[in-house]
Amino acid sequence: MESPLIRKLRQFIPLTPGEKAALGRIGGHVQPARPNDVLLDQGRGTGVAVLLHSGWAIRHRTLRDGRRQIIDFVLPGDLCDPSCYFQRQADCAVSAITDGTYSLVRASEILDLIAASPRLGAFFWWLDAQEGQYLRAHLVAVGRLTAYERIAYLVWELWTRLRAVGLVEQNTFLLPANQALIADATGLSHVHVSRTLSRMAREKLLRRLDRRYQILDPARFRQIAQVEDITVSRRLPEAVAARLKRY
Amino acid sequence: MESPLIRKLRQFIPLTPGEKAALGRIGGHVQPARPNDVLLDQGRGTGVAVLLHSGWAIRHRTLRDGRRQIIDFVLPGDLCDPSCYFQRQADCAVSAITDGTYSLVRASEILDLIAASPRLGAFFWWLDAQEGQYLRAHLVAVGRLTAYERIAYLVWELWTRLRAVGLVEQNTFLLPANQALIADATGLSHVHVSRTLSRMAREKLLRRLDRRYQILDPARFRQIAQVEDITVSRRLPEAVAARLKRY
DNA sequence: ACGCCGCATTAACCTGGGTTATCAGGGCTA
DNA sequence: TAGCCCTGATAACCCAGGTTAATGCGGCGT
Repeated sequence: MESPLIRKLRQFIPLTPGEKAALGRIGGHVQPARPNDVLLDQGRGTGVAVLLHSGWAIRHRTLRDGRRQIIDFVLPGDLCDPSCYFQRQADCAVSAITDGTYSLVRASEILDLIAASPRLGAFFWWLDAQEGQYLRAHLVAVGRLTAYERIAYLVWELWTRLRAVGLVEQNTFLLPANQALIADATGLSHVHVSRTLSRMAREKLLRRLDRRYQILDPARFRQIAQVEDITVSRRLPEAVAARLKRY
Repeated sequence: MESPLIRKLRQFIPLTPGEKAALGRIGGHVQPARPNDVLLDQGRGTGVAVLLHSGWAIRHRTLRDGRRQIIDFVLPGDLCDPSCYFQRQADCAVSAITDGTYSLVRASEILDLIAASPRLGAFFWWLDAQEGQYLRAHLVAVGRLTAYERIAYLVWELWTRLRAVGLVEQNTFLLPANQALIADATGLSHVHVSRTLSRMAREKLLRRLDRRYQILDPARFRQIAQVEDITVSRRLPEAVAARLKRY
């Protein structure tokens, strides 16, 4: 069984046999996970990352009173998150939301890898940077989009990421999360998630069957989610300058 | 004039003369900035980061209709953001909000540095990881805290970061931002920011004079902002530091 | 000395989305 | 076949925070 890391990295650069061997060595001890299993606890000073072989997980933070924010979804093959090596304590918990398999990767393993191969170091950094991009987009969505736009953004993000790993067919994908999870990811209540998803179905934007989602109109979806503005970017238009003057 | 990068990095490890020389070489061409100057444009495919020598800046993203989210504040000495090297286009703009000086650092400069010295690579990654922590905390705040808590969090974050660079005295610091900026950072309206800051003054949590903020009750502030739940230690773990020394 | 502008404050009003609660399927176990 | 639990839909009500607008003030240019 090939390591998910090798599978991921070699999409981008050819790996030397030495690098492959080194990569293959990390992420041993594959363990099974069940929904709601905590793979990595918030506040634990472990210096480990989670390599998710299969299944879905979430990275989330929970306040004492129970309010919870999902930072991001962890998809099969993701390493979450390599930069935790530089922290004393995990600042988020990672929990499985489906059945799956994972392994824990210790800081030292990756740091040795970086020392041995700077370009692998850069590569892990790059993976981390990608995550940063999604994170910033997520922040914009939660901070400045309406509920309708926000959910459109979430669906669009997942669609995009799942497509990249071959888990989308006919614009349809599985999102194994109940509406309470979607609420925690978007900063909404589960009731309003339900309202909003129903509205999207009514408006023929989205079709749902259990937890399979089909995007019926990708172009309108992008537009509603303001994807252009959120993920890539554009110049500052006149209208914006005018508006900013009002402040 | 010593480069801000050298000043920052040598707090953590002794630098070799070669490393110092290499670090000194990047971030030349120091330029002046004025409030509202765009140091780096959203969507530009430049692969450059901003090294802020003095003054304050913001990293932000603006939607077509003028809604804007501030991703974070860039303080004097910050490199914002090194991971942009891995992007084709900047996903955020960086704008000055005070007078200051900065230089643009090209991707190639940092990448060469990483190749020459893996441990410098690890350090840049670490800087980036810290930013990631603040970003995740910011997301939790915007997604799940009330306006009151959110503003408490922002003030606390800035207080903490400014203290680390010696810009806090008697729990007092300068926040050179108008309330519209604070609103864009917290996902609120500027009216509500005003209301909330007034409330904090009324409750003897915060004193304001122009844009100088004094935290009157740090303990209660931490509690309101739910800092314990939101953030964790930001120091480099011993184990990592030790390992990097060996490189 | 005047007018302008940016900014903070405050009031009045409104609404998007939260809260609470009920009901209606499945899917599971027994 | 009944009893649960998990989940989603929907309704009724509520409120935190948005919107709009007016006021006041201090700094600045002329």
